[in-house]
Amino acid sequence: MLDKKYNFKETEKKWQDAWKQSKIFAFNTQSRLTKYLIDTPPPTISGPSLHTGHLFSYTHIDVIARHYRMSGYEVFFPMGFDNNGLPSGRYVQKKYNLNLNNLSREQFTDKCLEEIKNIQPIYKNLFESLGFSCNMENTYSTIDKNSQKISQQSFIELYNKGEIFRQKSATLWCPECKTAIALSEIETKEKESKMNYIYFGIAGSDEKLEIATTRPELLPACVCVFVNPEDKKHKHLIGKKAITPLFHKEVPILANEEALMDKGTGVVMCCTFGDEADMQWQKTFNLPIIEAITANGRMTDIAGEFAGLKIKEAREKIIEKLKEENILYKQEDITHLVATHERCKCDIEILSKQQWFISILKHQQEIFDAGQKCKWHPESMKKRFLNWVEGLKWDWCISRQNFFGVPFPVWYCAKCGKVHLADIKDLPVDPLKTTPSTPCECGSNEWIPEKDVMDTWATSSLTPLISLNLEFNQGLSGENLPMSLRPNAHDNIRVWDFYTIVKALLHFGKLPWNDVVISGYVVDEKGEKISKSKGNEKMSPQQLVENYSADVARYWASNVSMGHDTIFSLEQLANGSKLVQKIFNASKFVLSFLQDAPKDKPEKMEIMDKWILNELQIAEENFDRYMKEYEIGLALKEIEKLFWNFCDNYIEIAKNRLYKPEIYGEEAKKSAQYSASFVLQAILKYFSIYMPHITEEIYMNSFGQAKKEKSIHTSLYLKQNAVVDQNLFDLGADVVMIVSRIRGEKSQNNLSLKTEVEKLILSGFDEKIKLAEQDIKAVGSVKEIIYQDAKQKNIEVFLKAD
RNA sequence: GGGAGUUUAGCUCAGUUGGCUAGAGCAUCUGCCUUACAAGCAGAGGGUCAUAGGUUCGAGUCCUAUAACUCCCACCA
Repeated sequence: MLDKKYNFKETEKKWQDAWKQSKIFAFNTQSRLTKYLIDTPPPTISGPSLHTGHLFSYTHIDVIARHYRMSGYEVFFPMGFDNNGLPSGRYVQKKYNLNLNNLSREQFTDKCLEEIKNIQPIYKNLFESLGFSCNMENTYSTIDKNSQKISQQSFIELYNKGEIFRQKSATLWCPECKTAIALSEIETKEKESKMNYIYFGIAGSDEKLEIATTRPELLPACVCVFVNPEDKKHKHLIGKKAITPLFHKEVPILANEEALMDKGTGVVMCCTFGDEADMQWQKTFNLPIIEAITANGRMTDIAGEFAGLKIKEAREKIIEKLKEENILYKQEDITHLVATHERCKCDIEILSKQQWFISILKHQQEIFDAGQKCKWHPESMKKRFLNWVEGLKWDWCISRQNFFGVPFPVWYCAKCGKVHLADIKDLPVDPLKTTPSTPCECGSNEWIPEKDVMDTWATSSLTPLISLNLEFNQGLSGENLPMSLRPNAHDNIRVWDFYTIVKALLHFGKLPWNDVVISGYVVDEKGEKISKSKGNEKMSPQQLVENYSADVARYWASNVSMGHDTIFSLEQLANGSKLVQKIFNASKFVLSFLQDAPKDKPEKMEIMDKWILNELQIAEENFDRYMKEYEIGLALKEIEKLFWNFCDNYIEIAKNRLYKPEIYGEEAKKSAQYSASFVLQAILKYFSIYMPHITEEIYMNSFGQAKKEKSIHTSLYLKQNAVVDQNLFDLGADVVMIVSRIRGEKSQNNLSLKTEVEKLILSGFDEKIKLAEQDIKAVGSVKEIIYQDAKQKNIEVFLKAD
């Protein structure tokens, strides 16, 4: 029996413990069912707790997982933690205010691992308190031994395939984090700056050349000046030499079509450093490379008196000096977009450095095609991916000059410099701690270890294999690919989705998964993404669960249309609370009439009992259609609609027959019992993927108990496999309209709903409406119904005289 | 500048392949203790479907243009 009042705190905990104990969500590799494999995003460990966005997006995944489980699939729903690399490292460094110059890589790594150990359980607890049906007993982390092994093996295999190379080339560099970064880690930010107009001299002439620049500190690295060959004002200078101000260096004036006449002054200085276009020109025109900036973001010796200054200081000082010498003739305030590092918001520099790269430019077309083959939900997200692929300009730089991350399995021979890779059987290795077992071909046994670590994404791009390895123990192999589903938010399209597709293609020539579901963000009333740094999170996920229950939090999170942002709303949470209570009340009420309910469909069914089964069928078809498209919110709405129809119309009608078989007959009661039981059960099952606790509580105290089942969540949906009957639909709609009209008449006359109706005249209705006569009479307290022929439907209600 | 999305009731959003009078929830208003539920129930009001053209017997839905907002990319002279 169910309690009088629903106590979510006790009940949710009770079932979470029960699920954990009975391991009902464990994956069975031996199962004969079709597998549904989810590549769950491992949350990044970069803070002490999870935010509303996590609750939101992981709920979506759980709903999908539960849906497939109840649709008869063997669902693989793993959980992992992304904790290698810069995000975790930076968090630990900041939290303990660590100076990395005073720590060894090992010491820092240990500190990171220790912190991760503390945080992971916090994440796990939240996931458990939300009733997620992922396997929490067997999780991975992207820094654990297996992940490192798979990641290093991936490096070795791609290296052997010729897809990985090391070279000194233009590298996106963060001077704050002192590491190389990838294109995907860049965030463009609008910043205020000044456009400086300065004079260059011309060798052997008094003429002056006007040049505009936002980065005068790069002047010492200037190697040439470009003008457009069509530029009438400047073309006579081509071939002459310009003289840089302050540094008085002679540089050639070259013709370059890419120098646009209408931009700036029409004259560009080229510095082969610090700017992507400049580095391109360096290659095209074979210009000398002059390094102006160090890895720490300070000026090199080339800057003379400005050497050693930070970039911004140098800029200010140089501008001052240019002003003093009257070389700067104009200055404008501008705002422009600057490439910054998304982790620290520091301006990106472009330096020339030795780095490891994975070839992606030469595979651009294949990646594009793969993106096209993936099924993106919503479909418009495909364009975003393709758009990104089309815009690729760099190979994938995977080396990072950090401490914390997966090491490269690489040594260099101290004598001949040859690259030596670790044996696959020895993986994972840390080249700082071990050396190769055999000497180099040149005979030397002295090794220089690669000190860099791999980019986080070099490892997280392998989550399909890392997660599958938990159950299938398959290592780096293309078995079980493509997986069924990758769910993540839209910011990850060009990052995680992209890199995962790249790796699966390069290794196996396969897609990593068939479907990608893209979710939006949780935003505040102003439409801004909710995040801790913005301080617009009204309630933490923990508070949400404590104040509203997991089911209600999940209900709110499920109310989405795929790919769109959702506003965090206390109203929706209140709605959820009401719905949960309503489900409890309605179920309790209906169940109280079902002790002697017939198991099989009675021969003779009342018309409105057939009608509600028909309504269920309609809801099911809509539900299935939406779920196929991963529209969990719209699917939920269908079930909600059905549920309210069931409560407000069906139960109200049927309860008279359930209450009083002595008046309406035993057969009419059986008929109602059957429909009420069937529909309630079906509704509970559909609701259970969204609100697993309340539905489990009801189901296991009734239907599930009777059938000796373990849980509603391991049961299958209750399907009728019937055909929708349009006539039944119309007839039911007519009855609902008639009942509504009777209620309205009473309401408008400020009368109680139990007021008797003396006479009801129904004109123009189908003959069959008479089949519902006793139900209409009962629900509306109608004494007499008169039927009339008419062309138009009409309802006349005569209330008892007041 | 290139790509994408959004624009429907006061608010948040549905609206499949064009098809009766454009829907839901919340909010507002009115009423009702009715034998599950007053944290409930019944009912009502509220929309020039961003704008302007076009296709069509018929357009919220298709086409063209425009505007506003959001996101991604490019733009550091």
